[in-house]
Amino acid sequence: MFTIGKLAVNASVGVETLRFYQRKGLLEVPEPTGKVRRYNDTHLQRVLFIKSAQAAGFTLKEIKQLLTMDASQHHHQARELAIKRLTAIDEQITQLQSARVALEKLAHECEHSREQPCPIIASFVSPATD
Amino acid sequence: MFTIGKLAVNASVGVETLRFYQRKGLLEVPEPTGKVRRYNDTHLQRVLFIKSAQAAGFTLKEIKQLLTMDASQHHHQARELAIKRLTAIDEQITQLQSARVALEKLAHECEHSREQPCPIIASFVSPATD
DNA sequence: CTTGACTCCGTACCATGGTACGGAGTTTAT
DNA sequence: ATAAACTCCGTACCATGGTACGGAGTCAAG
Repeated sequence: MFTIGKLAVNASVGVETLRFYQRKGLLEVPEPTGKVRRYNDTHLQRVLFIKSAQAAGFTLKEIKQLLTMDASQHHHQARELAIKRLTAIDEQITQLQSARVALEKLAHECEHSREQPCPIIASFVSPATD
Repeated sequence: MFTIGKLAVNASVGVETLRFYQRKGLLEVPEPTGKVRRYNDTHLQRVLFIKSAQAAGFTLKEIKQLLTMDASQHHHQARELAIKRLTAIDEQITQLQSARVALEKLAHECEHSREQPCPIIASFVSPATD
């Protein structure tokens, strides 16, 4: 049984973040034991779920959907979300990789072009003046 | 010479986006020719610059810095920004790739686990129950 | 039994990158 | 010369994911 502060520490998030999740309906607001609300391991797992889903790039909105799904009933919806995310991740990786290649080239050129105009600044206008 | 609407079409952005860039000091507000402001190729190049720098993941704030740099004078600063971005891109790619692998595995498992609890929903709690 | 730390709750604020609105003036095509 | 389309400008609003503040109440340790 944690107070919200302990839960925050255990989940490595801020107290305000937890309250924000509660406002967003992502985290249950437990009935108070006495006057202060107490959180248990289920709450902790929930927050950890949110964090790992976020790490996979899901938005809080999507995470909320995942959370409202029953694991034994909604394979299909969950898989659709996962595949949608997978596709988006692939696009993002591709796009980052090409930006990476371009930037690396520019940084390198910049290093070896002392006294001439900086290729980084010059480049973006017409990308990759190869 | 374009009006703002033509500039927007040519740069494939919205008029409101251009005005937003103007408010942010990323795009010059030209003196009006008559009563309407006219834009030229320099403005178009500027917007295209912004777009390609954005594609490389620079924030508008960083782009503003790049824009205030003189190409023949600020190699070093530009390179620092580029390298900083490069590092961030690398981290991001790594992180996306591991999320990708995990998600793909889950999606696959989900597909082949009919009638059992959905692994996607189950997984995030303790990542990769391998 | 008090003091300091913590909780509760509402509300406000932050950055980021736009998007929308509305009224007045201007331009352009017919 | 008139209507449609566009411009100008200010201001407000949007989503996303939080962060901060402040007053009142509560809890735990010394």
